[in-house]
Amino acid sequence: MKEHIADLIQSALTNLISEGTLPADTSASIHIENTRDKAHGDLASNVALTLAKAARCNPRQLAEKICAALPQSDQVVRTEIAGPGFINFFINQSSIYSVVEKILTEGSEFGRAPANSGPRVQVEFVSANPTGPLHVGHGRGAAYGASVADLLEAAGLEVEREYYVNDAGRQMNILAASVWLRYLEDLDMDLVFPTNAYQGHYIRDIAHALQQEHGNRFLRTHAQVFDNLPADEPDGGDKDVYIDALIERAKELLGEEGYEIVFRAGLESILGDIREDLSEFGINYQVWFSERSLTHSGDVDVALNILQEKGHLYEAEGNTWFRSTAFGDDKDRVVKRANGQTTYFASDIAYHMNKFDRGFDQVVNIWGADHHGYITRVKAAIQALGYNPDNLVVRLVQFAILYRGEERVQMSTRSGSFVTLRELRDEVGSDACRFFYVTRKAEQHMDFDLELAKSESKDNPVYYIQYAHARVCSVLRKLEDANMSWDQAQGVAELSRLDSETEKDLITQLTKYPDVLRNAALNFEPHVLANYLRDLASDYHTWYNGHKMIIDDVALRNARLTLSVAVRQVLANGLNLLGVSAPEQM
RNA sequence: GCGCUCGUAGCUCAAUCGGAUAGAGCAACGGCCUUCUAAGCCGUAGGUUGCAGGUUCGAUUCCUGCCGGGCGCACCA
Repeated sequence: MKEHIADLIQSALTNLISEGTLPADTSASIHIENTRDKAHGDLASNVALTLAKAARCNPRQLAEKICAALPQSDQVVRTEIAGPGFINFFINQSSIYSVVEKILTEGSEFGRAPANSGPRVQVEFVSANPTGPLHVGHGRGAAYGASVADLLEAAGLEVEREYYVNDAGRQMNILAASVWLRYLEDLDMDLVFPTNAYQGHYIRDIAHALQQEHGNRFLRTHAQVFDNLPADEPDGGDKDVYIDALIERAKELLGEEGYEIVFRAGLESILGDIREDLSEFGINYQVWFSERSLTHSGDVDVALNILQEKGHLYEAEGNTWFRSTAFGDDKDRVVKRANGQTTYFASDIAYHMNKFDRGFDQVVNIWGADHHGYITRVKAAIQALGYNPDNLVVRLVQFAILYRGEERVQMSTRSGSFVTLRELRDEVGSDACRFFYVTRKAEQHMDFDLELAKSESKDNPVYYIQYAHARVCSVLRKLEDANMSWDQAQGVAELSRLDSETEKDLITQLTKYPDVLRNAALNFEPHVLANYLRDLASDYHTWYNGHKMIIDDVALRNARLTLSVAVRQVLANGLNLLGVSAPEQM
């Protein structure tokens, strides 16, 4: 409908240009919006306001000229000029009914653009370090990223979901050392566990499994392991120096192959757990991309060489620096340390080069808000490598604060007493998690109320929406119990009997779904869809509460049920995109 | 100190690339329950959009300054 109106305006503008009212070079992006107030018609456009200057006349006069030049349309009952120069369009009400049949015909495809009709886009999200289980902070990025990816796909883009596995670097070595020490404990060695090692209980489980599989192959004596190490923090030393020394000791004693086995035991166990966790959360990736593979494939060297050739690198104090200040960064960044080791940032540069080389038209990174400082430097690197930094979109996700009713749930990663995503899902269920996480704008801080998420009342938006869906299913069951039937064809034919304000509102709401979907996708804002679904459910409940479905008037019954089933379809489509189930009964 | 980000009803949040009278839910207040799910339904009230300027036909939205919260300022990942 919006497109139809836009076409009408466009042809009016063309007429005005040819008769000289508007300058020949007039080009307007015609913007049509839904009116907030019904007194303003159904749709409105502000073209006259935006073109007033170019036309050198006041907006209201221009609006009148545009209206006069509008072609006839049986969809538009009348137009009105209002306020400073808005053109309001009153839509032929009988035309809104057609959406119901469209929904029923297209089913789960309703609202979606043709598959893979748009650009190729990659969405990378979560990408948490595989050093422990996902916690509730990752959960929000997971729910948000998954919905964004699904929305983009629904908007016709070809989407690839990717998880970047940070399997290189110091943290992973600390993990390996932690596993090894717990393994030694498992074999009855009495030792003091390092302050800086991973304290979580899951490390013991990994160590135990390692022991089950490899016996005492990695057992060394206490003296071999601990003699001549620097002091740990409690003994007046530095915990970082201590753990690094311990890592070196592990590599020495276990040899490259042995160390690799211990390392992989930790990595694979935790990554497997993350994978399973996300899968249970309804999230599946096409690609799990290993950071180590960037080093092994030589991509890191390639990327640095390109920067070198283009003159963006320099040496200072033994380090190799990337001159990111040339691209707006606050300071230059080290890419290779004096000891020859490349930095995490170097991997990131190579990773983004690799992404663009895979031919994506757009690359979307979903990061925790604490990473916002990296945007500038990564974009700088992309530009320096010769790619367009605008093709990288970074969306930041704020952390969620958990509440149990009024009380804030304390979380601390340090003490290991953080709430995991799995614990959250176990408590409130995946549906509520997925929905709650995306009801708020991603960059907005959010309070996540566990009690509300669990409650089975209309106060809980997930329950409320799912209930609307289940309600339609329930009515159809009751219908059968009453030995009545529902005839869709007749229902469609009799829709015009649903002509009350609530009914028209409800149907109008349905017509908006494809637009909502598109906007939510292109702006990376699933909360728009979440809010829409709540409004649609609310409109449906309001209508339902005032009208009986199971009645003797066959034609009216069919019409009401047909509208109900259409609502159910749209609810199901929307919930599906948010990763929330649409149950047939509650 | 510098940078990014957020600030909207008592609370949690919306507001369609700058649009018309800033909207929902909860809480509050008033009225409803013999009904296909009353753990619900209907209604009322609630605002100087943090503050002060600026840009223009028009600002919650864009710009500047200030106030307040969060985050970031590594040869960590």
